[in-house]
Amino acid sequence: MKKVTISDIAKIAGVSKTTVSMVFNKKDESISEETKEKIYKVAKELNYIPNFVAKSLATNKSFSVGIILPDITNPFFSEIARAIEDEANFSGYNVILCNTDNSVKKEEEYVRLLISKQVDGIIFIAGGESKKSLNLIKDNNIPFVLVDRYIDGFENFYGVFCRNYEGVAEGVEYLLNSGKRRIVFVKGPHEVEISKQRFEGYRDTMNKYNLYNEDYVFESDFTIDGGKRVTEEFIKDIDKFDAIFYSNDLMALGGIKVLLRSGYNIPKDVSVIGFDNIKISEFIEPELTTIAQPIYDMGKDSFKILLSVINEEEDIDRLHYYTPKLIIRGTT
Amino acid sequence: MKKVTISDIAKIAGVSKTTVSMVFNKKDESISEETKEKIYKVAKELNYIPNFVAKSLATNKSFSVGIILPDITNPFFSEIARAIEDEANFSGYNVILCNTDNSVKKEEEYVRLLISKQVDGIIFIAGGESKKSLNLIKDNNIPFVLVDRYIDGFENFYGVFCRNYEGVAEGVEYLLNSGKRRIVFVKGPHEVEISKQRFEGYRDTMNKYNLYNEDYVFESDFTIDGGKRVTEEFIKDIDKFDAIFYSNDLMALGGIKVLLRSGYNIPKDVSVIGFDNIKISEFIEPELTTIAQPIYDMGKDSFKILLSVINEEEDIDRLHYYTPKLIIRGTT
DNA sequence: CTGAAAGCGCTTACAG
DNA sequence: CTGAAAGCGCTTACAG
Repeated sequence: MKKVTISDIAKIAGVSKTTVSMVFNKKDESISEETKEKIYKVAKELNYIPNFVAKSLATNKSFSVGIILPDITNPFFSEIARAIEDEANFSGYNVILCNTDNSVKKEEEYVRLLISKQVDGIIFIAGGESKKSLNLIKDNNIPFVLVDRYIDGFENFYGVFCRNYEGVAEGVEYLLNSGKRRIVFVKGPHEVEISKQRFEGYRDTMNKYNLYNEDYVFESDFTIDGGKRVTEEFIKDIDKFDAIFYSNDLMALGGIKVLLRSGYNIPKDVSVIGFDNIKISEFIEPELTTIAQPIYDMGKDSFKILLSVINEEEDIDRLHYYTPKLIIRGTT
Repeated sequence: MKKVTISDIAKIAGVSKTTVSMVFNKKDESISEETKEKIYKVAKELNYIPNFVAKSLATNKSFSVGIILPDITNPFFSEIARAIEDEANFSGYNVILCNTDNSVKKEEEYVRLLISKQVDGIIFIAGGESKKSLNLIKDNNIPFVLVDRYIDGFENFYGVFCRNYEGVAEGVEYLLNSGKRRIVFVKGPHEVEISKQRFEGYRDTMNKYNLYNEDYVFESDFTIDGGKRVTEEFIKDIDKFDAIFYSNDLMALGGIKVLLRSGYNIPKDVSVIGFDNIKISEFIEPELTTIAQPIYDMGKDSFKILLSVINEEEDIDRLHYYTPKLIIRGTT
C-alpha cells in the first residue's frame, strides 16, 4: 500500500529515475521507443500517480492559483469563481478558494497562506482598502490580477474592471428619458471603490439636468438584506420617489421585496433598476432591469491575464475595461 | 529578491537548520529563550514566509482538501462550499475547488489531480454514478466524505446526508391536509440517487391515500431552466392540478416563473413547494414553501468528519443524517 | 541513448 | 541545549 514513486518504476523497468522523469515530462526525443513503452507499461501496472508536491518543490511551479473574494455565496462572485476555475482547469491549474467577508485582516492571512503554498498567482477581489495584502503579494513577486474592485496605488497593475460610472450614467439617462425625476440612489459601502464610481455616475448625470438631490441618496451593504433594510428606512423618510437605482442586483432584490410587501406596484408606482445582471435577476417576477456586467467573461479573462503574467509573456494589456450595458426588463 | 529559507535564518542567527525548524514548529521545549528570540527576530527581519510545499513533502501532510461538486454557481452548493471553507480555514486547511457539471469523467480527472497534489482529504458531492472516482480515492487511501448524494456500494463510508424520503413525505402530507389532491411531482435526474429518494417519498405517500397517478410525475434537471422547461410542458398536457412539488428550489423558481407568466395565481390556483431552502427562496414573491435542509451545517459537519478521519480519531460516526423540515411560506 | 549526482526547502530520528 | 545527516519525490545540468 506504499505510494509508488518514480524510483519504483525505474527499478522495475531497469532504467534510471532520470529516464523515467524524462519520459513523463515528454523530454523524450532521445529515448528509445522500447524504453518509453516499458516505462509506461510499468507505470500503468503500478497505478502510478505522480507527486506534484515533489515536482513543485523541484520546479518552483505549483500549478495552483489562489482566488480571494468576499463570499462565494454571492452569485456575482460564484459566477466569477466558476469562470476562473473553468479557465484554470483548462490550462492545467487548480484553484484555492478564499472567502474574506470583506475583512482586510482575513485577506492578509489568506495571502500569507497562499504564498506559503507557493501559488503561481492570485486573483484578488478586494473587500476594502487592501493595500497591505497587495504589497505582500507584490513583495513576494507573485503575479496577481485585480478583479472588479481596484485599489488606490495599484492602478497600474493588472486588472479586469467594469466601467461603473458609465453604466450607471446610462441607467440614469434611461430613467430620466422615461420621465422619472425623483430617482433614489442606493450606494454600496463607502470603503469599496466601485461604490464611489457608481454613485458618481448617478450624481453627475442628475446634476447635468439639475436634478441632483442629496436627500435621495442612501448607503447600504451589497446584499439582499442590505437592500431590504435601506428600503424599509427610506420609504418612510421620503414622501415621493418614482424610481430607485440600487448599486447592485442583490440590493435590488431585497428592495423589491420590501416594496411589494409595502403595496407598491412595480413598475407602475416605482421603477427599479439594479447593477450586475446576476442570473437570478431574470428569474424573479417582475424581471429586474439592470446594468449588465459580462461576469463570466470577466472571470475568464482575469485568469487568462494571470496566466500570461505567470508565463512572463510580453505586451500584456495591463488593464481590461468592460463597458456594461443596460438590459431593460420588467421592473421599469 | 531570492526567497528566504530556513537555512538563511540559521546562518544569520548562527544556529543550525534543525534548531530553526524546531522553533517554528513549537518543538522548542529544550531550546533556550535566547536562541528562540534570536531566530524569531531574524525571521521577522527577513520577512520569512515558510514554504509549505517543502514541508508537505517532508511530512506527507498538505493541509489542503479538495471539494468536488457539480457547480459552484448553484446556490445550494455555494452555501455548502462556503461552510466547508469556513470550517477548513478555521482548522488551518485550504480548499481546492472543483466543478464537475455532473460529469463522471471530470470527477475522475479531478480526483487524479487532487491525489497528485497530495490533498489530505476530499469532500465529494457526486454528480452521478461516481463509483470509479470513489474507488480511486479509496485505493489511494485518501480520506473522503460524501455529501448530499450517496453512491451505491459506498453506503458504509463517511457521509452527510438528508432524509430526503421523509422530507418529501412530510411535504406531501401537508399538501394533502390542505385539501390538495392532484399533486404534480417533478423528479430530478434519474442518475442521481436523491432524485429517487425524493420521488419515493412522494409516491409512497400518495399511494397511502390511493392518490398516486403516474401521469402526474415528470422529470427534469435540478436547475431553474429545468423547472421552466418541464413546467411549460406539463401545463399543456395535464388539465387539472392543484399543487406542484418540485424536487428542489431552483426548479421551483423556474416553475413559478412559468406559472405566473401563464396567468396562474400562486397559491390560489396552484400551490408550489420546493426542496432545499436555499437563501433566495425567501426573497422571491410569493416566498417559497420548501423542505429545508440545514445546508450550512451539513457543509460544516462534512469537514469536521473529514478532519476526524484525517486525524484517525476513533469512534467517528460514519453517517450523519439530517431530518429536513417543512417551512410554510407564501406559495402554499 | 541513458545515468549519477546535486538540489528544491523542509523534518526528524539520532547523537552528543 | 543543539547539530550533522538522511530523507521526502521529484528535476536537471552534465557527462559519457
